[in-house]
Amino acid sequence: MASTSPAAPQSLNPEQLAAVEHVEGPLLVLAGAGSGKTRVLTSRVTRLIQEHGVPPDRILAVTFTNKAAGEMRERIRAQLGRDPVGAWIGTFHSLGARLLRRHAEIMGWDPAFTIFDAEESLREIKRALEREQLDPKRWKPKAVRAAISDAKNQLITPGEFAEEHREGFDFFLRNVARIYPAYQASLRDQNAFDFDDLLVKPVELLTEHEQVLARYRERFAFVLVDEYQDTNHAQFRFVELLARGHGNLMVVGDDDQSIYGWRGADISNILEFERSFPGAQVVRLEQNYRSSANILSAANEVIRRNLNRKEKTLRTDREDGERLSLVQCADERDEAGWIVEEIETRIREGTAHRYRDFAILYRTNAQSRALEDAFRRKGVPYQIVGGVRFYERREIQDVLAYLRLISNPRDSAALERVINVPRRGVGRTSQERLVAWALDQGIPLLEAAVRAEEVPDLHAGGVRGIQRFAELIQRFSARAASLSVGPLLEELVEELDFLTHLLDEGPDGEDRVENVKELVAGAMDFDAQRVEVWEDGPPDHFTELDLFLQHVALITDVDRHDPDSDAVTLMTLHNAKGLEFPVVFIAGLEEGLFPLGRAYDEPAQLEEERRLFYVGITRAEAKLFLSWARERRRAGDFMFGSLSSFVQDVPEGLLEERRSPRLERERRAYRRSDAGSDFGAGLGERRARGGAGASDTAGAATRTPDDEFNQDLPHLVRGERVRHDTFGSGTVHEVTGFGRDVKVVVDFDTVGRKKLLARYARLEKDF
DNA sequence: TATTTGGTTGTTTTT
DNA sequence: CAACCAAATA
Repeated sequence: MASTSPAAPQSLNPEQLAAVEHVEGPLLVLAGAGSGKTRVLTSRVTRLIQEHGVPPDRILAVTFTNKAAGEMRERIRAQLGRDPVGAWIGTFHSLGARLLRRHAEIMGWDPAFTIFDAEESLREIKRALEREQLDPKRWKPKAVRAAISDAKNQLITPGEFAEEHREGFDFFLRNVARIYPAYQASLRDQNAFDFDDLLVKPVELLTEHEQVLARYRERFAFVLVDEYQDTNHAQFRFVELLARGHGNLMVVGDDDQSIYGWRGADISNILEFERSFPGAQVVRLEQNYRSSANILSAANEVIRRNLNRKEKTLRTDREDGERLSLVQCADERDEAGWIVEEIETRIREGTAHRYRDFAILYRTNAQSRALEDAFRRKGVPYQIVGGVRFYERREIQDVLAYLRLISNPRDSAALERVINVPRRGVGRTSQERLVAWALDQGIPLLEAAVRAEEVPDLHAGGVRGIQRFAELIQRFSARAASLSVGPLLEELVEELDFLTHLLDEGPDGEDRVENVKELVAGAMDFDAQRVEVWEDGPPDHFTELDLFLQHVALITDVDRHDPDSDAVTLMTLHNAKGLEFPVVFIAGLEEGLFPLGRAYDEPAQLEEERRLFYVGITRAEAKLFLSWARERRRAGDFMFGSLSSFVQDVPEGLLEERRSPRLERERRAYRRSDAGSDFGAGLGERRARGGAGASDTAGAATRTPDDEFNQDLPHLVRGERVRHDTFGSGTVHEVTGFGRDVKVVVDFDTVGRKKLLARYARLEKDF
């Protein structure tokens, strides 16, 4: 994407050149936003092949998204004049899946394994909770999944985890210690991996099978990793295992853009690269080719507030450009309406020419709703990336479950999902009896389904339904060997009369039909060569269906984002990483929303939020809008908001402040009728009130408009004496958070330090 | 067995 | 104000 920068120079700058010309040994490229890192990465690969005679199949390149992988391959092909045949370029997950496919057998899996997505994992965890007789109300399946995921990313096996926590004092972890092994066992029974396994199992493979490791170490003589700041421990190990021998490892990243700490990414991977790989050459790319000087200064000023980072400052030769705009809105509808209008105006006036030049970024997916409404009302074309993901839609998942079962008969999760879709008269009780019998007989569910007559206590209708289903699956399994996915899927949808059933369902039916049609079209379009690199001719033990499924399981919404369609892009800040747009809006800049209230729990979390803001700012080429709403509906009720502290880090000179047309109107009316002076605190007023403008991490020492709505809560200040119903008297040690999320750390005289949520704790001032 | 109802629950961010 | 889930009904 960075390639599309109009200002990207024809020739490389000295730093870029140094990175490109590097041949052997470890190399760390600290690449600031918009510094042309993609170009450096691809140029180096091209150069290795062209100048140093490295065969393409000795190169392994890891990217953050499938789309980035595709683009990288494309650009190398363009530079080289031919495809880098045999080079492995992909995400950690897709490369892991490819590796596992080739070596599944020695690990005890069948190569036609299924990849469970997050939703499927959750179901599996719920089942495991049930089996272990744990109450899913008390032990949240999502929390359990997160704990297991964390463990996996730390490469902690079920056995090790159980060993460590079985007898521990933490009840939650004790329960996870029971669930994790049970969960993993059920994945194995179903010949399935979850997302994390795609990282963990390859590491296991390389660790436990020396010949395999030796083979791939030799094969991948050059390893390159992009977005290195977002790698976790398992990914680090994977890279290390492959590259440790020869040390020809190039990692590219920017610690200031590390935004996935919550999912296990370890920023110290990049901060301590030089220690992990001694003798590493370090190149810093600080010349930015993307953004106007004003935008870049804002970005620099914001990120400068972070303590835990490598010092650097991006430079540009570009003009100052427009100032950034900070826009105050009444509520989220006003905000959305104003954004759409602004876009229309800009297009009309020719400042930016096309819809696709605009992107709207926000912190949470929930914010997309109001925006979507506004776009639809005004008939402005838009595409939402993320949110309800295409592949997570029920109808898509149902169809895919059929395909999964056809490909992998042991996938009982898939079987249970669709055995009664469309209805075959197989209800909950019938299913339970079938499952119980299969378990009892020790046979796979599908086989039990074939022999449904033998299952005790099934009513005739149920038996017939189950057998019809089983017969259909078997029939298609046989066909899958010779037929390619497209026609296979088409036939399946036809046979099930799936579209008719969807239409009968109700108002959403038509959308669902469209989605299924899109999936069929995608399958028709599927080219297995894109997913799999043949090495010794086509792999004969895979059907095209197998490859399609494994491909589809790893497709993300960002991969589906189409930069060529002329529509405004709406997405979360996380999804925007690596992209760029002439005009960017960052919406919802309210304290408690961005940064999120809970981020105040930990300084590290707040820094990550700030990096996210930095990522957002640096997506913009020519113009950046920041907006906030004084009032916003969240989780059902109204929330009053105040301007995000992040915005105060943007120097005043770079900002132009205004109000939405609606607020402007209201203010004029208000002024006429009365003399309201403090009507909504903008940046100027806040700066005047709260001091110099440094965002104050410790929290609410100054009065913010927030306080007006917290009258029921005492206004707590550090050092103050308070009294609690059960803990007695104490001294306030720290106050963090805003609005409803105010947290207080109190040193109680008798029971010691406690962390409390002010809204529940009912603290009273003590005198 | 399927559908409806009512109550609860919850909001980061994603491969 | 959803979406999701369990229990109640047709």
